[in-house]
Formats: sequence, structure tokens, C-alpha cells
Amino acid sequence: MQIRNNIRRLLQYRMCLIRFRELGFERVYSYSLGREAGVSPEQIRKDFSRFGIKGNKRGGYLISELLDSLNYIFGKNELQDVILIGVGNIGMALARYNCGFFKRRKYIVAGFDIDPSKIRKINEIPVLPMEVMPRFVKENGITVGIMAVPAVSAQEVCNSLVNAGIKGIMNFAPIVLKAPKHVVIENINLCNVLESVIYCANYARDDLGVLEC
Amino acid sequence: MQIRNNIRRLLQYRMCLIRFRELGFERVYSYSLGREAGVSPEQIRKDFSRFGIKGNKRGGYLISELLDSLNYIFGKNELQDVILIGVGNIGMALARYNCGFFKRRKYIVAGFDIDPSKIRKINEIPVLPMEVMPRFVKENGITVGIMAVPAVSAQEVCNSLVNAGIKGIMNFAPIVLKAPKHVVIENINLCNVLESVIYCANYARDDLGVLEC
DNA sequence: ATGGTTATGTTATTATTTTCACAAAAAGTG
DNA sequence: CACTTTTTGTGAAAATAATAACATAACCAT
Repeated sequence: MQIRNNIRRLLQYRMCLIRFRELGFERVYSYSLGREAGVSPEQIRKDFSRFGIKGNKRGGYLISELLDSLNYIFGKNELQDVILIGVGNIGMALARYNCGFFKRRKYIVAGFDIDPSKIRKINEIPVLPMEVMPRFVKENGITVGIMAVPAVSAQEVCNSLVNAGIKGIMNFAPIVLKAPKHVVIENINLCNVLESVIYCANYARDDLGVLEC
Repeated sequence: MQIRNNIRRLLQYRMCLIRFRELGFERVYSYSLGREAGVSPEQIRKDFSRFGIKGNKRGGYLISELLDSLNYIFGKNELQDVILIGVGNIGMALARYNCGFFKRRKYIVAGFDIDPSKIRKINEIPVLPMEVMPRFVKENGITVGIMAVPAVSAQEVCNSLVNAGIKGIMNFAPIVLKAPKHVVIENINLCNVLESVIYCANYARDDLGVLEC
């Protein structure tokens, strides 16, 4: 978890900057951006510094320049293709959400499922049988996959993704995936997140006298 | 972000323990649990220690006892009601996912939406008009809400939730919500998560020579 | 029993992250 | 043009978190 938090914050800054631009602003200061992104101004300057992003010593940052820099870092200019494995409940929602991804030039180009009844187009995205996945990945140079499969088959699916050459996985199955360390895995356990919020909202201040949550 | 990471890891441990139990195991060691949860054994012992969970100096931990302790901490024994605001694409998927939540005794008891066409039952969950929300929250003692509304209306919805007495929010809108600090907010920006995975998978090792991601 | 082995619980150490502090640069002002 | 103000950029300090180390308790074998 070295650079990961930097990246995450940078993406958040970008989100805020886009809104600032829509509101007609031209410049931001680490202070104003920090306020919007819920981060300290020093943190922002440090994060920018880490990626060589420079501002103007008196005039803060030019939003358009900042966005250019951030878009360059995140490869916004080329479209980045992603696949989706498991077109059940969550998978379906993500496929439908694709236009949200598309705005950021991330695009689910295909879905895969073992269930033959799922093999059809969803929102323009072709859903293909699981066996085709490795070839698809190789032929299209796919490097990142979104997994929305049941927990029982998740590790197996992960293995075949890695074998096919996938380098990054966003995983919604409630399991901690094991993969070679050159593969980036982001586990998103919706149940656990909800539960942690419930805990912090209801119980945290009663136990141990700990408030900070 | 004081206790939050502890909580999150504890929930992950529980997840692993449930699987261990299903596989017929009776005991775990910090080492074996750590391997499964992707965490160091010392970390696990530290986390347990923080919450007063004790093991057996030679025999590790009895899975059933551990699960009892964890379930006690997270209030697994009583059913915890949650509401959902915004029954669009993501919201709908979460409503349908409810049985997954239910297994953990977290339950979406109602959805709310401003769009009148959404006012109907989804998967047994009644969807009500937004105006009814404050009364519903008060009458049913709801403390936690899941927000899956568009970014433009998110802050406004957040405000009315807080006014209604909500203490914790799991937010899927791509915006950093501002709320009084006694309210716990967890922002889940699916685009940003995907983008960070893509970045780490493709670019991280090229820039700056940083590998750790 | 008793000695050896193993895994916990906790203290000490190290590493990482965040905050603080301040010099330097830009911009405005008289 | 000097002088003041403001905001960046960064090195030092503080706070947090993770890892290592080790004493202690439980178990096992003899």
C-alpha cells in the first residue's frame, strides 16, 4: 500500500476539479481543493509534489493545467478497455453503469459468464461464454478485469484471469483473492463496508471510549 | 481513520473464519488466518488484542469462540435495518443483493426515490417517495443509509439524511460528502477504484520506478 | 512430573504517513 | 522599485501503523 493512497487521492482531486471547472472556476488553491476533497492542504501539495505537478507560488493552480496533468498521469486520453466476469446482480449493474465509466474513458468491452442463459448483449456489451475469455484477453490486450462472481468460484476465476495475462482485478466477491504479487487486486466487499459503517455509526463510541472513526 | 482499519480487518477475519468453519476446521492460528486474510500474524494478534479477544497460548483460537466474539462486537445477533436512497442502476442492484446483506443480518428495509415511477416494491422492499424518508427514519429508529443517487443531488440528500437523524452513510455518488463529524461517511467511488487498479496494473512501474502498489 | 516445543500477548523497534514550519517565489500596492 | 501579502514546495517533526522480538502460558512426550 505504498503509492495506492496517493493515487486514490489524486483521483479524488480530479473529480473535485472537474466540478470546479463546471462551476466556472479557473484556479484553485491547495486550501480550497482540500476543503472540497476532505483533505489537508499540505497533503494535497505533497501528493502533487510526488507526481511532479507544480503550481504557481502565489496564484495556486490553474484548473485546466492540473486536469491536463492528472489526465496524463491516468492515461485519460486513450480509451482503456476492461472486461467483466460474472454478469449476475452486481455485474449487470456495472455493465449498465458503463456510460459512467465511459466518461472517464474506461470501458467494459465484454462480459463473461458460465451460465449460458446470460450469453447475450447487455447494454451494447456482448456477454460471452467463460471459455472464450483467455483468447479474448490475449487478442485484445486486456489488462484489467472486474470480477462479480460468487465467492466459491472466485479464486478459480482469479487464477484463470492471471493465467490469461490480466494484471489488475477489481473484485466484488466476498473473499480475499490470492495472486502473484505483480497482479494488483482490489477487494471490494460491500457487506463489510456496510457493516463497518453500521459499527462506527452505532457502537464505536460506546466501546473503549474511542470516538475517531 | 483511527479504528476504521481495525474494524475492516476484523470483518475480513470473520469472513475467513466462516469459510474455515464451513470447511470443517475447529481451530485457527494467527498464522493460518493471516495467510487466508492476506495479513501478517502479528497484525491479527494486535487487532484481536485491541478488542480484548483472547486465544489459547498454545492452541491458537477456537473458531466458534472467535466468531462469537466477532459477532458480539458487530451486533450480529440483532437484525440491523438500513435504508436505501436512490433506486436507480446501482441502488437496484443493492436492493436485489439484499439477501447477501441479510445473511449478515443487515437488511435494507426500504428504498426511497424522487422518481414516482420507481415507487413500487423491489424484491420485497417497498420503495417510497423521498418526502416520507424523515418520518420513516424517526419512526423506525434507522441510523444508517446507503446513498446511490446522482452526484448533483448527493449533498442535498446527505443533508436531509443527517437532519433526519442518520449517523452513518455508505455513499456511491462520485462526490466527497460533507457532514458533521459525528456522522460516519464511507465514500465508494467505483470509477476511481477501477481507475486506480488500471493505473497500478499498467503504469505504476513505469513512472518513478515505484513498484509497490 | 519435567523438559522441550509451540503459539500467543505485549513491549520495543522500525517504517510510513501526516502535519508543522518556514524559506522562496509570485503578485499586488503605494 | 521596495515592501507587503499570499501561497507554494519541501525538509523537519510528530503521530500512526506495521513489524520484530521475546517472555509467558499451554500442551506434549518421555
